[in-house]
Amino acid sequence: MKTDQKTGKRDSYHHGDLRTQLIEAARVLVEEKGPEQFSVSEACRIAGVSTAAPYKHFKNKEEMLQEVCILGMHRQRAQMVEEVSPHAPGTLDRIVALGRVYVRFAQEEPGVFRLMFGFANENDDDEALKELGHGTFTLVQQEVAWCRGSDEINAQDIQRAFLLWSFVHGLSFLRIDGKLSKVDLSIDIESTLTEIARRVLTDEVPAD
Amino acid sequence: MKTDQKTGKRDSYHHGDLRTQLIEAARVLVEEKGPEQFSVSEACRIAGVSTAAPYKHFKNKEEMLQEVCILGMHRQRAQMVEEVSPHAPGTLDRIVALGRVYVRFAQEEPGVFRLMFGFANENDDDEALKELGHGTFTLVQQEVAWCRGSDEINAQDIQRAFLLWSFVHGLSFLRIDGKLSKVDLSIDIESTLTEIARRVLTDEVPAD
DNA sequence: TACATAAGTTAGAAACTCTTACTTTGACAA
DNA sequence: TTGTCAAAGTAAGAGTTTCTAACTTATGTA
Repeated sequence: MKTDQKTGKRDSYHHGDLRTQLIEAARVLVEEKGPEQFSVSEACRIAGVSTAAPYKHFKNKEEMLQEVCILGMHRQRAQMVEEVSPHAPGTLDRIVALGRVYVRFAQEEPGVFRLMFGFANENDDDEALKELGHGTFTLVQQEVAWCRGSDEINAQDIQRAFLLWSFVHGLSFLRIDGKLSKVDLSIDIESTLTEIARRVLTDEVPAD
Repeated sequence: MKTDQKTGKRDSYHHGDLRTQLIEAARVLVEEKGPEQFSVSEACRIAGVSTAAPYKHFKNKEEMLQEVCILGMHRQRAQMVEEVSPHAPGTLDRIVALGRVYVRFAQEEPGVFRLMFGFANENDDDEALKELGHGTFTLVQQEVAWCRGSDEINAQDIQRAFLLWSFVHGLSFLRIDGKLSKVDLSIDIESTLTEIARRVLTDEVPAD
């Protein structure tokens, strides 16, 4: 079952773990060359199988990338849950933590991040993907409600959560697109996130 | 020189206006099928030339798409200048107008909008593109400074302009990616933009 | 042990990008 | 008016790529 890392040659006809390894190869390639440049052929070369092999495991290229997406969203979600946990519920710190994870994930895995968006639209959105995305957004809404001192999410909470999402989403893209370097001065992400959370979630914003 | 729209046949060997028509065909295709699905071959079919013809005018596919980008940025810029003009300098209305153009452009030309970003990064950013993008951002910075009652752009203005940019950028993407439909309630763009401009540019934000 | 099936392979069709070598044509100088 | 050159087409094809079809090998279970 083992695959020789150097030659890609296997010691048995069957690979044993091809599906998983193809997804991992795809993830690495998407990160290295960007989602657009990714090719199934190259993933096959890495995994050491013929170019027809993936089609026993995935309907097509899109479905392969979709799996990369889904794993990415799970990682993002896990990081959010992890990073929020040290902070007391109902504090702005938790909101800031969520934003920090979002921006950091985009920074650390720009290829997968790009794939996660700008991909959903192309495909008629797989149900699993939709569910995942919605779940994460609900998480944010809940935090906003807690900040307001309530367990119930109301319309205004959703609006505000959406404002926060828009902001970190844009910030993430502008960063990985290198637009931040155009802004001559360095922007401190942490204080920017805090500033935004304050301005969006507080009704009275104190003068700077 | 004329090209028969139906058959794509020309009445002369030379096309006469191929470069321009290829760019226009590319724009349409990018809009119809998305930037990823665009193919030079298809643009050739529309223009009624052989698949080798474009290479007399463009280095490669990328360069062709880059022209689509540049024209898009010019359109966006023109709309901004247009939409800002009726409002008195130094008013929030002008900031809101800029945001409205940004979001509307993304809505009306999602293909080109997507191309404009997520493309710049791939290519080592053509100088013309860089210059264009920077120019538009400077426009926003100037408006922010005026809101503050000064002609000079200071560090804080740049920061705030960047916050505004991040926001409308994220909002635009989330909209065209259909994430807004996840938010069960409808978000009114105009009032959202006003709300954001107020929260980002005002030092005292009145209670809702 | 037999054998159905899962999971590989080879071969190849269809599409795409881009190059090379050739052809047509318009423009301009003599 | 005519000769020539460069610009802008074409045809042909090399090299990739995605995906399918038909075939082969291994595995797990009756």
